[in-house]
Amino acid sequence: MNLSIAEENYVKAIYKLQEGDTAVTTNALAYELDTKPASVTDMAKKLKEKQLIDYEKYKGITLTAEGRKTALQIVRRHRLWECFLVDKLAFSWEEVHELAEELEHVRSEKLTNRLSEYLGNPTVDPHGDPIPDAHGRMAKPRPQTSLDQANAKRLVVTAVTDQSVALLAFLNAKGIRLGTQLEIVAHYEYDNSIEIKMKHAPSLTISEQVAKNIMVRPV
Amino acid sequence: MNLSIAEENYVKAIYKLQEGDTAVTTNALAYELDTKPASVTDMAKKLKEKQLIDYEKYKGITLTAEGRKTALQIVRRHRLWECFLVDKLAFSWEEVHELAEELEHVRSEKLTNRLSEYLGNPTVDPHGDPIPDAHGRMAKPRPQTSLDQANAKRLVVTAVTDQSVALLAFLNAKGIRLGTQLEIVAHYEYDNSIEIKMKHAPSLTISEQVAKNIMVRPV
DNA sequence: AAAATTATTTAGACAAATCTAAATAATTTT
DNA sequence: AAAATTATTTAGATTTGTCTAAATAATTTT
Repeated sequence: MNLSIAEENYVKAIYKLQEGDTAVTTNALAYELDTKPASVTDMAKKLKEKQLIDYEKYKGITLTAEGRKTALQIVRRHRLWECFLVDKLAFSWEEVHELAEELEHVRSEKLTNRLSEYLGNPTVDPHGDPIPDAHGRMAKPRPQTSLDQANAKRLVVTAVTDQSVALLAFLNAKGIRLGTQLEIVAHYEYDNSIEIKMKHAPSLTISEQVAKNIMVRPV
Repeated sequence: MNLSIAEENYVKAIYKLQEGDTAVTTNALAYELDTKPASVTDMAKKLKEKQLIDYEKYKGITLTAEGRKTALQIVRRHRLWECFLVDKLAFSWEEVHELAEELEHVRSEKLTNRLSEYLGNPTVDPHGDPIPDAHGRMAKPRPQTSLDQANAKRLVVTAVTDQSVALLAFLNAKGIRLGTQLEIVAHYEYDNSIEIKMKHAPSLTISEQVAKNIMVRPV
C-alpha cells in the first residue's frame, strides 16, 4: 500500500495515542497533529477505506492489524534515523526528533535494514524508546515509572516521554540524559517539586511537571 | 524561502537542463519531469513569483542567481546522500539515485554539513559528478568527453551521464565503473558500435547509444 | 508568404489535504 | 430528565499540483 506523508503521520499518531484497545478520539488526534477535528474526520474516512483503522462515527479510532504493522515500520525508521544522527553525526538528543520526522518517510525496506545493520541493530533510540525490528517486534521495555511516581531512592534514567526541544534542552543543561543515575532527596507536596541529587554534583530541584516525563527504574 | 518538494524538483530539473544561458523550453522540462507542458507553465508562474526563475511567455525559463543557489543546495544534498549510501551502506551505484531523490528533500543545512564532514567532504559522487560545497562551489570537472567522441586510445571512465537503473546495471554487468581503464579497439561506422578492451578481460562491443553516456578522459 | 506543423498557454476540472461555520450527537451539569 | 456544554460530523470553500481540451503563438515546410 502506498501512503502519503500525511497518512503516515496520522497512522503514527494513532499508534502513539492508542493505549491498549482504547479508541483514540477525534479531538486528541487533532491536538496531537496540530490540526482541526474536522480534518481528522476526513482523514479517518480515508484510512478506514484503506483498512488501516477501524472507525465508526462518534466511536473513535483504533488501528487494524495492518495499521499497526504500518505504524511500527514508521516508528522503526524514525528511531533508527535518530540513532544515526546521534551516533554518527554527533547531534544531541533534542535536535534529532524533527529531522527524523522527515527522514522516516523514506519508505525503502532495504535502506531501513541496511541502516539498522550499519548502526549495529540497536534496540533503543537516543531517548530510550525501543526500536521495532524488521518484523515489527520490539523489546519489552523493562519495568519503569515516571520520576514523580518512583518509590526507590537510587534510580537510573531510562527514557523521556516528551520529546519537545524545550524539555530535552532543559535536561541537557541540567546534565540529565539516558543512563544518568540519581537519588531522590525529597518530594515536596507543598509546591509539587522534587529535589534530586546526581553523583559529583549539588542537588537540584525540578517540577513534578518535568518529572512526569522522565522515566526511571531502580538501579 | 520555503519550497515544496514539487518546486524543488522543478528547480533541480531546470538546473540540469540549462546549459550556459540557453533558456529551458516548456516541453523539455515536461519530458524531464514526466509531466505535461501545461503543468510546467503553471509552475513556471509560481517560480517566477518566488523569483527563482526568469520567465516570459513563449520565451522559456532560466534560473535567477537565487534559483541557481537553491539548485546547487539540492544537488549537494542529493550527491552527498548517494555517497553515504554507497560508502557506508554498501549500495551499488545504480540503486542510489532513487533513494537520494527522496533524501535530498530534507532541507537542513546542519544535517547536510554534518553528513559531508562525516563522509570526509567528498568532491565527487559515485557516478563521478562533482559535489557543490556549502557555498555552492563545485570542483571544475577535468576535461572529459563522451566515449563515442574520444580520440585518445587509453582512457579512464570519469562519469556516467544517464543514471537510469537499466544503464547502470548494464555497465555493472560489463565490469565498467568509475575509474575503469579501457582502450578503444575499433569504432565501426557500419553499425554504430564501439569495440573496447579492459585490462585482463576479452574485448567487448557496446553501442554508440551507450557510449554517449560514458564520460572519459585520457589516462 | 501562405500553409502546415509544433510548441506553448489558457480555461476549466479534479484529487488531496486542509479549513471555517453550521448542524448534530454525546456527555455532563443542574 | 431537561438544559448546558463539549465532541464530532457535515457542507462548502481553499490551496497545491496536476490534468485534458481548446486556443493561440512560433516555427518549419512548401
